[in-house]
Amino acid sequence: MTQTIRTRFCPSPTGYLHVGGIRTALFAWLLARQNNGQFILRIEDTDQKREVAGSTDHIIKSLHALGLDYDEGPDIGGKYGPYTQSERLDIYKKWAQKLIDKGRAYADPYTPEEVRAFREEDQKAKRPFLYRNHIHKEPPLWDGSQPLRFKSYPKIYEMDETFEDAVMGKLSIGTETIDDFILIKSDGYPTYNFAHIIDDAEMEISHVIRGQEFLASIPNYLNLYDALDIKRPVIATMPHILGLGGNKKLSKRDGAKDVLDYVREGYLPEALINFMATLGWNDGTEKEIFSVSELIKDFSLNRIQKSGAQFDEQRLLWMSGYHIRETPVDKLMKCTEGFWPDEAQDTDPKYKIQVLELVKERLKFFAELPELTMFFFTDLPVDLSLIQNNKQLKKYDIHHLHMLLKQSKESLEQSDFTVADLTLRLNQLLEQTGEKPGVLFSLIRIATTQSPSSPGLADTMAVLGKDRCMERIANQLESMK
RNA sequence: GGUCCCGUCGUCUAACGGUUAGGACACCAGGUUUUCAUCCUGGCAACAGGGGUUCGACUCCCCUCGGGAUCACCA
Repeated sequence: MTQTIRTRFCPSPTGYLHVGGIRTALFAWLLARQNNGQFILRIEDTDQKREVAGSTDHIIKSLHALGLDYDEGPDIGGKYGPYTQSERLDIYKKWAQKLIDKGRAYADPYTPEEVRAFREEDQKAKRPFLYRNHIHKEPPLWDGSQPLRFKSYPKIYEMDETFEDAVMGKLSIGTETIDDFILIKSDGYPTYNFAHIIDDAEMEISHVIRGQEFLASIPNYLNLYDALDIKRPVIATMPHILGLGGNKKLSKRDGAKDVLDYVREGYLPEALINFMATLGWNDGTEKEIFSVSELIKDFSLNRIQKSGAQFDEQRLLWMSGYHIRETPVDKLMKCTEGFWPDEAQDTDPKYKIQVLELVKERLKFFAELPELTMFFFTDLPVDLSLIQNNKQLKKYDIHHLHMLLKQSKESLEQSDFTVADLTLRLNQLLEQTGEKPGVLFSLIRIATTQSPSSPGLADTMAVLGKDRCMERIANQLESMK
């Protein structure tokens, strides 16, 4: 019988989630869903100073927006709860006591200033800071007011020098990184280093998927697993997503955007997920476009890239547009709710569908909807600069253009405004006037839309309708006199 | 400085030790007899460097160089 796959995502409530963070969540989620396992959300709020109010809600919202549903979590509970670390303090104390009883934990009597002095001393000597080199000769009994430190056995790993990481492969371990790190801080809260190990064990997590920043700490964790007699989970270390330029990891500090912002700007969750998944992962073929269900089917930890991948907004834009184009209009309609221009508020949904049909192939994300569709819903004022800035029209005399448009108007007035008839008439006008399409059609386009570009002219006019078009052409003629 | 990880077009990447090193994004050119977009065609562009091992190396080993992570009472 194989073990149930249980993965987790453990953000600390210090703000929003950016693409890098949520990609880690995505991979953990994929692994769980692929194996009919569970995906757990745990909030790691052991540093009260850094806590940002509202973060947990924000994080939950972000996961929800992308469809990364979890089976257990702070808001929905579960049999291994609570799922917020600050509510699990007694559990950590219990485990800490085990360590003390075994002689594997001791009180640190130094003040923070004294520890800092040790550190500076080591730095000056160009050697890594290791607390275990500064151990107090007679550590006092731990009364909860001092930090509790782990008594590490660094030598153990000299015998067993490699460790397998599901992504990074075999890692070698230097004893120099194993230290007597702090288990419980003087404020009574555990450190991440301690709490996550306890929680993962108690919650029966099978796979720990996390970012590269923890790579160097793994030896410490191995040491602690051993001391606690905990069977270690599969560890998978993800490379970082790099910011533009590729020389630093994506971070809020450097302007990494909140994933929820992408959702608010109208990127499809499916596109966002496709983008994040293929940033550092591939299925071994040349396939680039994946649906969520395909991802669940094909995902594997061992095909995650070991090197960091640069965040490429261009690629996201392309992928977003691609997914929009692939989505049927009726489904797309639901997604566009809230993105239409205000002027479209009271418009018949049927009309909106027609508009959407016309603009969907040029849409990258839904926030572009207003600027692309405004003229379908309201009469924009005549803007003569559109003619002056048009590279075909600017060469022409305004009277000539006036005459052209007038002639067009006379023909279009006879039209029933079906696409077929409009196309026919437009082509006839081309012959009659002897003008190039770039000239004549640009002129009519500007008159009927007051925009430099639009979907196909006949299509656009058909959707706009005869009354609207004729009125707009009349207005244009008026202001060109 | 110690420890550790990584290194294929500008970017994301593919390639049982045997390929003209492939695809995608971006960019450029042309086409789809109107614009923008889509779509199609074509183009530009990479194995960090040096040594080995091998009949043969992007692929295995070593060194160098380059990039990154980490060395907190943060996670």
